[in-house]
Amino acid sequence: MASSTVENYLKHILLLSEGTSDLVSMGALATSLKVVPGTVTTMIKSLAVEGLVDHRPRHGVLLTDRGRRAALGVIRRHRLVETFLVSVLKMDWATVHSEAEQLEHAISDDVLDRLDALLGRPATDPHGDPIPSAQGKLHSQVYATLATCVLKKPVRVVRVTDQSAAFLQFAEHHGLLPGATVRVIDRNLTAGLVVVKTAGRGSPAFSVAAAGQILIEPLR
Amino acid sequence: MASSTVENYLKHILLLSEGTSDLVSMGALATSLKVVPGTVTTMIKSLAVEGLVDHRPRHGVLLTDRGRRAALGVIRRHRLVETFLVSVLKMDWATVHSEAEQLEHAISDDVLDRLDALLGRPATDPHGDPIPSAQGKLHSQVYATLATCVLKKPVRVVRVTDQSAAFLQFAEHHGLLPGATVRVIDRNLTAGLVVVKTAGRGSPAFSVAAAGQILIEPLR
DNA sequence: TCCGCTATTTTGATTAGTCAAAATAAATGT
DNA sequence: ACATTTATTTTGACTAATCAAAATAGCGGA
Repeated sequence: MASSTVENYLKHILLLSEGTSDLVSMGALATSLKVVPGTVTTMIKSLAVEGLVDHRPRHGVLLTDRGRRAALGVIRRHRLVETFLVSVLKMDWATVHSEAEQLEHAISDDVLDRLDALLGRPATDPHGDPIPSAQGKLHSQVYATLATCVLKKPVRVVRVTDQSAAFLQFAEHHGLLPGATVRVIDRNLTAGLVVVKTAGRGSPAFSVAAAGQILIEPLR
Repeated sequence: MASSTVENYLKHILLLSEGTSDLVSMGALATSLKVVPGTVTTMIKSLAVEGLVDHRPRHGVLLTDRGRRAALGVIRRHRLVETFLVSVLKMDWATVHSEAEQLEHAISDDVLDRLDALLGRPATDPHGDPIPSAQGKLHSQVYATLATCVLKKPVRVVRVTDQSAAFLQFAEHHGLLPGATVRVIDRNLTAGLVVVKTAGRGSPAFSVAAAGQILIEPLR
């Protein structure tokens, strides 16, 4: 019964706390939800009363078990919807994120499960982001990135974590889709530049920050 | 940019004004939206300021052209979603109405058009309700019903206008789906009863009111 | 330790949507 | 034509979500 506003707060808290074990700050949450910090404080206090988050005043927030379960549900809906839009409706992977943003709040468990079955119960969405199970299990592995992997050796792209349409279009244009095999041919930390060799289409160069958004695994 | 609340008001006004040429009363709208009449008056006044409806105080309301276009868009989304849920996800036609009620407010034009193409640009939804075109054209014909058609002669079911899950389940159980061929074998206006012969499964009896919900066309 | 910067919280106000209950207008019947 | 019933509108109040701006707390540096 959580409103879509509440669902969004929970989702963003979970996504921001991914990786790090620290609390999520009000400021970070405000930026990512595009509201002012005061609004976040007010809302978080009420989520704490609902038992969805644990609020440590002046320090940050973290999800309770209930809050985490709810957040994983939203993320599951989001990622399955994205997968549907790309696999069935043949939409561009760069645009499905914002579409899914709306649909994730409107889809029932029944519809979701049928969608999941139709798609063959996929483990990841088109960007390589893992899809939480219906039971709320999420196996997110820690991967190397194009900013950290060994030079010259071929690696496989497994996930692109930047969701912005511009970045995804750029990545797609250079064949940097999950599953693609690529090699980092040069990396200059001083200049902050990474040059990659992809199948065909030239040798795109990235900033180190951008390269860090492309997760890879060594080729067997 | 209309909120889902506004979309619902417009949709209900259009559905209530279907057939009749009179204004839609505040009371009827309040009942069908499940809010109190005072709320409807307040809301209608603000929709009138927005130019979506024409409010005749103390008499009723009707859609402006803009309001009608918006309402048809909502109905198009609703009916295409229902069709998708039944045709692709194999959901029960009795349950899709309430699912579509949520999704109709969350689906973009792009997604909708792809869904429409996937379904082969259907003219009606699973209940036989006509789907407005993307340009806002709706060809709703006037049909006879099981309460008014000739006795004994075979007729084809084209549309079931009652959306309640209970009624739809009953209709389905007796094979009264759009496309089915049936005959009215007895109609007693005094008792208010209609008895129908369907393919196979017995001879269900309806109230005249219920029979009026099943639209038919004579068999060529 | 104290000063100042920065993040957070508070306060007061606003908008959308709703209800309960009182006031008012229209329609109906005799 | 007038009183009564019924529908509509108004009024006042409430909740969820937000913002702007003021108040406050925590932290790092001298």
